[in-house]
Amino acid sequence: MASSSADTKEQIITVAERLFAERGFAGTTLRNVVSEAGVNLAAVSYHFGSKEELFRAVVCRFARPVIEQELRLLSELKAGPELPSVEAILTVVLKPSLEILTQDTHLMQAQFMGRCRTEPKPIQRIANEEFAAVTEACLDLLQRVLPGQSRLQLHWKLDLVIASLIRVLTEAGQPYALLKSNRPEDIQATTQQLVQFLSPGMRS
Amino acid sequence: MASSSADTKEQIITVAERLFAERGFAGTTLRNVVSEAGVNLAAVSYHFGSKEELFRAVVCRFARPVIEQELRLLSELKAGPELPSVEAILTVVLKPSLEILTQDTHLMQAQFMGRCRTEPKPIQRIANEEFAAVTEACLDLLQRVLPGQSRLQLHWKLDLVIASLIRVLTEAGQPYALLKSNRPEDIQATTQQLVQFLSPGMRS
DNA sequence: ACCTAATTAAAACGTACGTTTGAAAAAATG
DNA sequence: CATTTTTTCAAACGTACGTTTTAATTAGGT
Repeated sequence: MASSSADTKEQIITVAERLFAERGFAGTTLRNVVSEAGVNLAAVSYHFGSKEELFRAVVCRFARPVIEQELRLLSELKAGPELPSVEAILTVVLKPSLEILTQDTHLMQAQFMGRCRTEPKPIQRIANEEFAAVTEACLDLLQRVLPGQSRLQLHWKLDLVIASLIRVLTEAGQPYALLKSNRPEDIQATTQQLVQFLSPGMRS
Repeated sequence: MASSSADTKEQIITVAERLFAERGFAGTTLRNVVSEAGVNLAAVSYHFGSKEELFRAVVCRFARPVIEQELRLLSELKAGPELPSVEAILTVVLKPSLEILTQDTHLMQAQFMGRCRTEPKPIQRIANEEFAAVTEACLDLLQRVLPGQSRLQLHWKLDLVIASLIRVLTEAGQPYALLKSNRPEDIQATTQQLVQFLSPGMRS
């Protein structure tokens, strides 16, 4: 195995990520993917086994660095000398996802993330399993900072924070959207506005 | 034409609404629809012309009463003796959509509404066109109440309010969800919690 | 009751889907 | 360099899609 095999695999994942993001799981055909990726149809079966396993591969590639960074930042907050602010926690949840855009030239990973939440349950689970650790760690921290609220209440509030994040990412670049581009200053401004919009509600 | 024809049409729309909500446009097949509706496959072409026109018919049937109620409530707020509160405006945006559930025995229309925002753009437009009037009327009112913020800023904030509403509707009934059932008292409580969660952020 | 139009029904249309096959090509191994 | 393994490719697999066709059936108007 050398660069050739690895290139084919990565090419397929890259194109699949964009098409899944734009058209969803059912709306994307493997023939669309291999056509745009410039590889043979059978390469998908050979490298991934099935369409569903390809979806899982896309999830894993884009989610892993985000998750790692979020868990690291959360444990830093946790280990700090004093209780963090709600704003600090939300920033940890929002910024890594928004920042990943600065590393790429496209917003596809973000839109793909939004897709994961509206796919049929079996597909949705693939992504949920990956992000479960972040959700739990975040809830643990929130419960310490806001002891007056039940975990259930914090759960649906955090869920709406994620929903807002995903909506911002999905609509990024549209004329009326909050996030205008993936330039660092736009990312920073968007993070700040989102945190300001959502933090007061977190406190109830 | 009599009850027979009308029944077939309504049956198809009812089943299509649920399946579109659960599986999306591409993930739903007309054969699934007619099978569950207990009608012949050709009835879809006969009554609607195409799958896309069936989608439009579903949008129109469920959206019309919601839109009418929202526009009526908004114009009442507008005509009132004094400026309404942010909470009152958000309640108008959220409650009719949440309340429609009390009229039905299922949450399908709500989940369908969520689907409309994640479908490919051509499908999405069908729903956006229907709701455009509500969005504009609501922004007009918000701009009067919060003159310190630009229309663009209010636009993305209102968009996140809708995103939260849809997320609540989509996840309704799940174990950790905010909306537990479509009983009137749950609707009322959910509306109140959502308004409380979102209103502070609207004020910036 | 008859005729006309509206509706339902069964079957087939052509196309595209995800997946598999088996042989050719390329890369790695000794 | 021969050989074994990995990877690519063209073609075909069976299945299911949205839509159309043609005929049977049903309901309404006179």
